[in-house]
Amino acid sequence: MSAVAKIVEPRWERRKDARPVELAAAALELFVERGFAATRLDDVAKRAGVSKGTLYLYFDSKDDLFKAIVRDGIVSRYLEFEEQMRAYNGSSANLLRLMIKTWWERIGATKLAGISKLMISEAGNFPELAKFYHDEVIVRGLALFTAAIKRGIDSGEFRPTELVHTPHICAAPVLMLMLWRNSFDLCGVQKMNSEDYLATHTDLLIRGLLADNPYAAQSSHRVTATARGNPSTQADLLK
Amino acid sequence: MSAVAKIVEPRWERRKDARPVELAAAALELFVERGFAATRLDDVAKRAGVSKGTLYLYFDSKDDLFKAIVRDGIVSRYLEFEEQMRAYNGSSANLLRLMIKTWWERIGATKLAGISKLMISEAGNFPELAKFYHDEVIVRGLALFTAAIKRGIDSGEFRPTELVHTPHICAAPVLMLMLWRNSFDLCGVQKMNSEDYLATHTDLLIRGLLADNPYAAQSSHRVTATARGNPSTQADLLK
DNA sequence: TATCTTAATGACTGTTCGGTCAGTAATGGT
DNA sequence: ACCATTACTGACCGAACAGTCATTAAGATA
Repeated sequence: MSAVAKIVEPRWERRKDARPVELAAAALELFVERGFAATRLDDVAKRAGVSKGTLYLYFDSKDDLFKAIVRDGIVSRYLEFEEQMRAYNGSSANLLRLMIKTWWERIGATKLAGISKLMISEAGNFPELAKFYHDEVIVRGLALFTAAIKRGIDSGEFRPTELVHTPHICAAPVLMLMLWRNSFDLCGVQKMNSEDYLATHTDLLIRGLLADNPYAAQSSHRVTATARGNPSTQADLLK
Repeated sequence: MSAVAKIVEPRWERRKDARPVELAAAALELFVERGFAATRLDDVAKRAGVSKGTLYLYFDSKDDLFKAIVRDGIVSRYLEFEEQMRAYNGSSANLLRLMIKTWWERIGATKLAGISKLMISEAGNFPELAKFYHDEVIVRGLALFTAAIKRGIDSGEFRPTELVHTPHICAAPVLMLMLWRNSFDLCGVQKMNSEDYLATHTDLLIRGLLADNPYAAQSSHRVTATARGNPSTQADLLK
C-alpha cells in the first residue's frame, strides 16, 4: 500500500540475562503494592514486558519468585556496609548518624525498602524464609547498632545502657518510615518528610544515649544545634 | 439398640447476636496470620464454628468483613482513652509512660494489635479504608503524644522540640513491637520481652526529651534508676 | 542464505475460592 | 402439640488464576 519502507519491529527480543532481574523488579513492586497472594503473575509478566510463560523459564513457581526477591535483594549489600561501619573512627554519635543515614540512602529510600513490608506481611506464610530474613538481615543489622552503642559506652561517650533492646529502638523509627512510605504514603495522606523525620529521630536518640557529664552536655548541645541538616556536619559524616 | 437415654445434641444453635463478633474475631486472627487475600472464608467460618453461608448472613462480602473489623475494632476505645489522658496531672514524663503502658495493655498486647499489621499490608488494596484508619486512629493517637510533649515543653520539663515528627518517634517502637509479635515472633525466632523492650524505649525517649537544667538532670537520674520495673514508680503511674 | 538452537509466546487446563440459594431444623408463639 | 418464623446449612456455580506445553520466531553460526 504505502511506498514508505516498513520498519518491521520484532515481536520480542532475546534478553536472557536481563529477564530475571526485570521480572524480579516488577514482582517486588506489585507484591509490595498489592500483597503476595493478591498479585497475579500475568500482571508481573506484563509489567516486565514479557508473557507469563517467560516468567516460568526463570522461576519455578510464584513462591520461588518471592524467595528469590528476598534472598538476593538485601543480603548482597551487607558486607560492604559492615566493613564501612567498622572502619569509621569519628565519635560514636556521628557513627550512629552515619549508620542511619547510610541505611536510609542505600535501602530505605529505594524499592528495596518494600521487602521489609513484604516480610512482615508474609512471615506467617513463609516461616522458613522469615527465619532466614531474621537471621541474615535483621540480626546482622541489629548487630551493627549494638556495636556502635557499645563503642560509645566503652569510650564514655554514652551512658551504660541495656544492649538487648536499645538497638531495636534505634531501628524502629527508620523501619516505620520504610513501612509508612509503602503503605499510607501512597493513599491520599499527606506525605512524610523523610529527612526531617530521620533528623528528629537521630537527635532524640543520641540525646537519650549520651552520658551526662560536662563533656557530654557540651557535645549534646552541639549535636542538637547542628542536627537539622547543617551542611558541614553532614559532610563530616562521611569521615 | 441401647437402653441408655440418648441425649440428642442439636446440630446447631441459633445465636444471632454472638455470630458477628465471633466471625469477626476468627477473621481477624486468620487475616493477621495469613493475610487478607490468602485467607479462605470457609476457614473463617470453620474457626467461628459455622458454615460459610452463615458468614454471608452477617457480612455482605469479604471486603465488608475486613472493613467491619477495622472500623469497630479500635475506634470505639478512643474516647475513654483520650479523656483519661486529659485528666492526668502528674509529670509529663510520667504521662508519657502512662500513655505507652496503657496503649500496650489495651491494644498492643491484645489481638487488636493485628489490625495495624493488616492495615499496613492492605493499605494499597483499600485506600479509602486506609484513609479512614489514618484519620481516625493514627492521627488521633499522634495527637495524644503531641499534647503530652507540648505539655512538657510548656512546663519547662522538656526542652523545646519539633512537634511534627517527634510523636511519630514516640509511637514507632511500640508499633514495631506490635508488628513483631504478629510476624517474626510466630516463626521459630526467640520471642521479644515486651515489658523490658517498652521500659528501654520509655527511658531512652524521656531522657531524650528532658530539658538539661539541674532539675531535669536530677529527674533524669531518677528516671533511669527506677525505670526497670520499680514497683513504687509503677504504682505512681496510675495517678 | 540456509540451518539450527532456544528464548519467548499464549492458548489451554485443573483447581481453588468468593458468592448464591433452595432446603432444613431450631426455637418462640399460640 | 402444632405452626410460623428464620438462623443456619452445604451443595453448587462461575470467575480468576497458577502452572503447562506445543508452537513460533529471534538471532547465532557457518
